[in-house]
Amino acid sequence: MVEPLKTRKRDDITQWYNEVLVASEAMDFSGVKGFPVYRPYGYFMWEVMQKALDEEIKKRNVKNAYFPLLIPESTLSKEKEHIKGFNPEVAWVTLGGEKQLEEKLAIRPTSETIMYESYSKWIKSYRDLPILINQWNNVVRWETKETRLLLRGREVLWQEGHCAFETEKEAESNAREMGLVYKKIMEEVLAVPVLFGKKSESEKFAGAVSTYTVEAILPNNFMSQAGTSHYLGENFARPFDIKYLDRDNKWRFVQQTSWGMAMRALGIMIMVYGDDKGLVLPPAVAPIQVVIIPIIKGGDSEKLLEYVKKVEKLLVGEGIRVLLDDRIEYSPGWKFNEYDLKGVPIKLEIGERELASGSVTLKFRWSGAKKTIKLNSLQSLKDVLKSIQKDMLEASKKASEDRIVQIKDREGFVSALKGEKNVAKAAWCGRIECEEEIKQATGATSRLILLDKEKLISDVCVFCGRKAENNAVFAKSY
RNA sequence: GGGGUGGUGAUCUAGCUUGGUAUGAUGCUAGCUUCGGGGGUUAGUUGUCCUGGGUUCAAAUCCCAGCCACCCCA
Repeated sequence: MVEPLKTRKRDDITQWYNEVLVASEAMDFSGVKGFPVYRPYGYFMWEVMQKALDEEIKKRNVKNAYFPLLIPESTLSKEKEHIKGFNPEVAWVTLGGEKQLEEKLAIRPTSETIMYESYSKWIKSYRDLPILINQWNNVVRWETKETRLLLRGREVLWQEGHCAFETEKEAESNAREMGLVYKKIMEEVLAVPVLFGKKSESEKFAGAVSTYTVEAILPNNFMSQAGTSHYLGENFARPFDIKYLDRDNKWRFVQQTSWGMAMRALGIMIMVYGDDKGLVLPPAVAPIQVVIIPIIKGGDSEKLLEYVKKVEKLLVGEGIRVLLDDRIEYSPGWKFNEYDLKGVPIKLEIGERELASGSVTLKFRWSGAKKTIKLNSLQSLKDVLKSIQKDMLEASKKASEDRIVQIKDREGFVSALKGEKNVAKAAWCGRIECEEEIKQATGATSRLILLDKEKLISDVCVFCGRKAENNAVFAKSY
């Protein structure tokens, strides 16, 4: 049973966000902080996303596998930077029944370590490479700060891919390619435009040489990371002793990558598109793409229902996810509101008027437009859904570009990030100390370093005035 | 790490200052009537008032301790 939203998006976006997810029956809270329930409506969207991403992964000859949930402490701590980064948020199993365990077991915060123990056993020759493995699983990171539905939970549903190669070049290009796959999923499935780039030294993954990231701009001008792909170099190969005999009979360490995308992507999409009436779903992920709402007046409803069922059959035949809501206990007005809340892209209203003229009335969730078309042009609905998807992406691409302010001077940089919560693009030195000072001064951090070989915005760092090394985008992180 | 708000039928909520039979709405079940943007009505239905302790003849209410959730700030 759905309830109207109490909070407007622009008044309090976090409150609105919780309300819209719960009210639309996508998600619900459980009794445990950071461990929400994915209701069928929400989980369906995850499945759509998962399927699309899984296909991309398999296209690249990466195979799915599954590794254990629990990781011995000794294994988890093998790579120093890695354990240092994750230790504060690891959940531990210390009891088996009533017996204290000899060695405590971590609930995986990510699976590098346990997978690489295996890789070490499996890889002996250059002929064993590359190893291309992905797993769909859940990980636990014990966030002590606030948690958010989808965006930041203690339990995270995601995939993690772990590949090992002979050469740095192969590994680097795999890391980069997977980052671009994430961009594709965000844009083509979720219709959310993202920026692609590299993480700074202090923002990169614990244990990585470098991290590629895709980041979306949220309506409140915070930026959120939608997926990351790491080039690990030999950082894990050395402590885990993953080496092979090369063609010239020499032992070499493998070059590794790991990459992951989580259900957070869905949260970003909801933040970007939802409005005061509820979710607004891009057709590609919408569990219901078209809902048919018959306007039943007393009298002869049999003919109308027959007509409506014909429409339903036609759309099902087109491969459209369609729902016929012919419940008589709810009024049409009630249903309109319900499906607005659930973000259904197209509502089909069919009453006596449409029956008489052999037509249907379409109401579009995203644009708000309404139009009546003849029954015989109904097959085109599939294309209409596609064009909605495209229009949504185009519109938010433009909106997100408009949010990025290019800045050259320190004062403007600080005030933009601090006051108006803007997203600032500027030339930067890339130093850890400089980033720390920027954070102190503005609350924002570098979200990504742009890769495009475009000209530096300035020769000097926007903040510290030293030599600029790259163009970077700064914003608060959500 | 610091702070704020809150926990009462399935859901939201009143009651708490000033202790004394648990308030209203929503939902749910069964009708009737409605139906082109959340309609009306009749009957029925639901409570460890977060937990533990204390004060008291009597605690949802006062006191102490704890748990949990949501939010904000660093």
